[in-house]
Amino acid sequence: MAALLPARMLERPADVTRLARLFHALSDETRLRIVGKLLGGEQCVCNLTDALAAGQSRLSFHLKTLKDAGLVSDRREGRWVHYALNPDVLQEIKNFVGSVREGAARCC
Amino acid sequence: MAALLPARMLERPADVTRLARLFHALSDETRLRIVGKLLGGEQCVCNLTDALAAGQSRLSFHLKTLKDAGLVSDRREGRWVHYALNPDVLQEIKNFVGSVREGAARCC
DNA sequence: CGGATACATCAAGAACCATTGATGAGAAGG
DNA sequence: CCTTCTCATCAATGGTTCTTGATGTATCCG
Repeated sequence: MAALLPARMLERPADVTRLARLFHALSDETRLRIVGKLLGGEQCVCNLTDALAAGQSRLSFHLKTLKDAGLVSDRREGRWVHYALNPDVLQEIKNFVGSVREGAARCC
Repeated sequence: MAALLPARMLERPADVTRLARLFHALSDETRLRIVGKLLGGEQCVCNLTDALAAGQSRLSFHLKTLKDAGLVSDRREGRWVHYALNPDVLQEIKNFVGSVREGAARCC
């Protein structure tokens, strides 16, 4: 018996809200580029400002958006704060999109 | 577009733009609920207005957003226009998220 | 024809989001 | 202490997006 398919989430208001927030976090070019940089391992904000040529408060804003969505976590070390990707939430998104795709392939 | 490693897309401006647009299309609750309804097979707008209790012009707006992003396709049949999910683009998103997740699991 | 139906498009306003520069908070080091 | 460094937060602004009601367009049917 099929477990609860992630696509079922689309019938539950709280899950729809959460999904919308996750996708929103990924819907901005600056944030996607941050994600790209974090694939090289955890980074402090200063690394990212250099690599992305973006102002510090701007990066802080986007990192907060990613963190609030659960896509990244932060870790303080002395003066520096390191950000890293959260694989669990990425897996969750992948599962969701995958199950929607399967549903779509079945019905369309 | 199909890169060897989808995560590589985050290094190419055109791909970042495209991904941002795809995720944006999925970042709205109304649109996610539309996607949920389309899992039941292709639907005309009138079905969706009933099912989602949303105004017609509002649905039209969101369907256009989904269509512009390539997530759905439309098919005219007499007076009706039927919308359906596009599995290919969903697969593409799944691949991308999956490869980011793998990268994250490897590095974090 | 002419009316009705299904949908798209438009225009105006509300709500939301991103950017910028300034200020604040906490840690490290002299 | 005092300063500097890293980062977060705030306030103001401009830009984008969503919603709503009105109008436009194509199709069907009598």
